Amino acid sequence: FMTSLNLKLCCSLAVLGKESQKRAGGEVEMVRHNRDRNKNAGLFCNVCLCLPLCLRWEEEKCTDGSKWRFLEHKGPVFPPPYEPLPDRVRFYYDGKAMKLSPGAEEVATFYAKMLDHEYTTKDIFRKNFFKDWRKEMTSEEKSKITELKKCDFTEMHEYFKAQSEARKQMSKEEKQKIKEENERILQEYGYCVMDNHRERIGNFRIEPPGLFRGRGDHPKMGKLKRRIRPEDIIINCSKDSVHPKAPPGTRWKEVRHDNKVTWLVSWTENIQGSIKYIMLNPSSRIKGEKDWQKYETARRLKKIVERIRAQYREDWRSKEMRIRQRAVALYFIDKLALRAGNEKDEGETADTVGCCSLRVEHIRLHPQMDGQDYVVELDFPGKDSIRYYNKVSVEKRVFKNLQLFLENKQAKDDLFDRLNTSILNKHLQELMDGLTAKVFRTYNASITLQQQLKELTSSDDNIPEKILSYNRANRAVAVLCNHQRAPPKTFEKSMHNLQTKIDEKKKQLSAAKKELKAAKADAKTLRDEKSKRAVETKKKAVQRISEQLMKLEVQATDREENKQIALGTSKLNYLDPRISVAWCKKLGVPIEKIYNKTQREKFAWAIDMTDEDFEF
DNA sequence: AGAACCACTTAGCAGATTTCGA
DNA sequence: TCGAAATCTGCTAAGTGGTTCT
Repeated sequence: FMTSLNLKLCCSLAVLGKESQKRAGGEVEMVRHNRDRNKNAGLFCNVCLCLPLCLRWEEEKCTDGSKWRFLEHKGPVFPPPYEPLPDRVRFYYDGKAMKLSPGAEEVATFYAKMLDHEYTTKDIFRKNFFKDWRKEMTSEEKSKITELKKCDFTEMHEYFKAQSEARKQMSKEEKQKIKEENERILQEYGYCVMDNHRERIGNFRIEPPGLFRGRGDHPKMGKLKRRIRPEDIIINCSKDSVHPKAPPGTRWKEVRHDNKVTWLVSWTENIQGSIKYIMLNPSSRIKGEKDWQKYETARRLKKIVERIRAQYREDWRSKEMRIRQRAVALYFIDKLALRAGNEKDEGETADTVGCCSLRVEHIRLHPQMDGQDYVVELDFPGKDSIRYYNKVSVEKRVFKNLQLFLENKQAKDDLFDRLNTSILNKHLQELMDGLTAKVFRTYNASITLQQQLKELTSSDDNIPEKILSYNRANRAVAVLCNHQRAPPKTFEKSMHNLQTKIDEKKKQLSAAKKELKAAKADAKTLRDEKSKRAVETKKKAVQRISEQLMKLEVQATDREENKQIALGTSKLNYLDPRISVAWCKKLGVPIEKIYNKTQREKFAWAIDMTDEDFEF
């Protein structure tokens, strides 16, 4: 099928000029447009759904580790420069108005904007902010402003509130104009050419300066996240592309041509000293292929998971402590879908843990509890400081091992003192090529969805019922992976509103039923065409209303069950989209009911290649 | 072996946009 | 047609895991 028949230029490359086309591929390639032909051979171009030319280079790509041959882009978009406050908006220190230097003023505005937030009341936040703010002050300012609690930012705060209010009140035309300008920027900076495709970039805007807010109890909250200058930026593109220009009067830190990586732009951030990247959108070929590969690895695990389970159960009896610990940790990762738990720099980040970094204080053992034997109670802050809390009954051997691991240890000691993620992953690598701890999460999430869908849906259900079942299956996975969210602020109210609607609908229904009864009685006595038709109309009305009622009730159940559970993360990152696509096809549910536009773009590969009998 | 570095995926939230229902 | 609610999108922090340096 690789025969390149005439037809059309691959996707929007056609809109580029002749020069760019030449740079992009040397010759203009023609490809055949046919979506149905190959099921598993490769990904489709996400823009036009022609076959991707990159397929042709697959072998080459695999061997030398290069990720692309040609890459051209316009570089990042910088946030607008700081606009000093009008003179009427004043800052007060110790009750006296004080004009700040632009540098100090800018940092002050970051704080002023956050005044409504709870974290400006936190000691660490205030301390970090004040320390970094002072660094931006002139020496006079520094000598005057010595205490944060004497600073009065309220005028500034009011000013920004008024500004955002004004923005909301803008006329339709003004809003339209802004929208158009954004669209122009998107078209210019939001796309790149990678090999023969015009691809959407994920985050092409440089992060604006501000005050850092980590999640949970972060020791660095409130620190100044500094403004990124062109001199901080490394550009990555191909040698034969037109390099992006640095803004007038500036230069890039570096322009490099590294096709072993996928990023276009990088810079070093000043809070943790880590590197930030501009990369492609999930709809891009390079992300899609990686995603596909991830699920293929999880499917390979499926084939051998029973063997691995047998082995780690065996290892619970090992005479070596390190092997027992490894086996118990792996059991947790497999059974509870815990994350690996890399070590973190103490004092640099919030105190959170995963499996390998669990400490004594995070676990409690109950030989008996709630009528169950060998109950393990886990309670720890996980990623993003989201609490993981679970009570689970385990095998006796696991329990005994845990007791052993806990012996002679203090609360702050590591539960698995002979284990870390690197040791664990080395072991996993020996069991299967590409196997790491996180593959278990992907595998268990996807297999759970597939099982739950099978269990919960029946082809006799109507579409809303099927969707409820899908959401429930999705929810089972989200619960497994501990994907939580704060209950929406309007939750109680909107639940109440929905209940009111349901009650009204019920009344409507009984009224309609009454009318139907009356109509039937009429028809029986009158026996004419007109009254017969009336019966039919009333029947339809009853049917319609009861359908509406059911839909509302389904909605209420769904929403109640979803109060504190976030479905998005698992849908986007853990569930093989082919399971959902196959389910939709099999049960006649339009894919749009399951995936919105962005999600359909991300999963274009799966939507195209999957038929209804796909099995994970 | 362990630390440091790097690249990439996964995560929840806030604000923007769209949809819904009176 | 309007305001509220629902949904989506962008943002960027926080993980995982590989490689390189010491």
